[in-house]
Amino acid sequence: MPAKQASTTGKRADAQRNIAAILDAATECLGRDPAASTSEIAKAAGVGRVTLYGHFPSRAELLDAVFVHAIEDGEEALAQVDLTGDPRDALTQLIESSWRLVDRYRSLLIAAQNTLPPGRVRELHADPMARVEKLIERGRKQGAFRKDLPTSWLVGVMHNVMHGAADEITAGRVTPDKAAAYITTTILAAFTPPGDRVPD
Amino acid sequence: MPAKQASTTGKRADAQRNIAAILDAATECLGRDPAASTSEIAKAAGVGRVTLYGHFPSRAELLDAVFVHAIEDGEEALAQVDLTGDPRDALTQLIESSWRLVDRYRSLLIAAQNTLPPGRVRELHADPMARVEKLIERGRKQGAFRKDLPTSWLVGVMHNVMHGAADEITAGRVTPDKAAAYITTTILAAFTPPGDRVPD
DNA sequence: AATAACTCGAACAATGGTGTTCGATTTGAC
DNA sequence: GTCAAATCGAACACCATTGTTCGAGTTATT
Repeated sequence: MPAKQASTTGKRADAQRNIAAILDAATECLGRDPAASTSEIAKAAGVGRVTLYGHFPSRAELLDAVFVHAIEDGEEALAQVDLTGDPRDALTQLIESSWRLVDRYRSLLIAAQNTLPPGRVRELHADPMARVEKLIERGRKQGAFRKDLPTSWLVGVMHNVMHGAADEITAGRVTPDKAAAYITTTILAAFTPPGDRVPD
Repeated sequence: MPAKQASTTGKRADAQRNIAAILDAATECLGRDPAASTSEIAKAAGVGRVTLYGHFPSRAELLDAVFVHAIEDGEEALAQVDLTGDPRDALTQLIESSWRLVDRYRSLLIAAQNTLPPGRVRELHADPMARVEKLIERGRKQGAFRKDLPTSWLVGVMHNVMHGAADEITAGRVTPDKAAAYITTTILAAFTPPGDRVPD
């Protein structure tokens, strides 16, 4: 497993500072514009473009590092969610936390998909995805979620509805405060086993 | 309303033939690669790049014309669908037809979103969207679909689930023959009013 | 205070696309 | 058969971006 990140170990203090500044600036810039250039990012970091390339061999690898960072941040938040209770309640909680992350890192994801080698994004999503999968599997065994569709499909539906919500907000058709409720209501209904009553 | 298309009226026969060939080739190329270049398209059309620019002032306007074409083709197909019966049955039919179109024109849509001015894609989707909206509204009045979420949200969910399905196919996690059924099942459940039983 | 690490801007090459201009040639229309 | 319309490839200017090289200057570390 290659260490893609610019490892800060052994680097001088100012170098470490700059690497952090570049990562922060990149997160910010790419969060605004998925096509942000290295010049733009370097400027936002208060650093010369040469310095940026001194720490990250290419734009793609910088983006990879930023993405890894974002995933780690996300994992931290998601790890807080208690998934042990009623599957529907747990899913509600998980959606609420996930939604915040999707909303924050949406543009970054687009950048990653446009730049990183195919499969890399999914590879980095493995952990959060496994979390969702596990919950869905448990919900199915307990009869809370439907079993007539593949788990992977249900995971995908949740993913797509959340990202779709982000689009709706961008287009101004949904206000951010209502989004989470819409998503939850929609997903809970979609996951309900055939023959059961739709909740709420 | 500006006539964006290269109007064929008054043009010579060979010019009309070439315009058609360019549109066809563009549909094909952009359907394979949303970033297809004008050189690529011209070559595929069996035409010089200069000729292409002779008929379409810019890549963007060519793309617009192609997109308009695709929408017209889609409208033709969707107009065949009988939407008068039971709303759930009608929605199932509508999804099946829409899905075929989404599957066919997916890559083209991406190209359009990357190139056309913001809002233009939605503008061109107005007609097919109105069709879906109208059906949903009727379904709500008859108690077949839920009323606790905005119609525009439900339209968006349908849209996102279909495009998500296309991604799943691209990723090889879903086979094309099963996609329509998955989508229908998911959407019908998501649209079911709270308290009602999920169908099938 | 010595040294190696780091940073800087400016300049460069390479790439890959868009859109235009040229003059010569072919082809359709009437 | 005439003439305008349409075509062709080659060449051009243009622009933005990536990634590199240079040499001179600055800064952390010891």
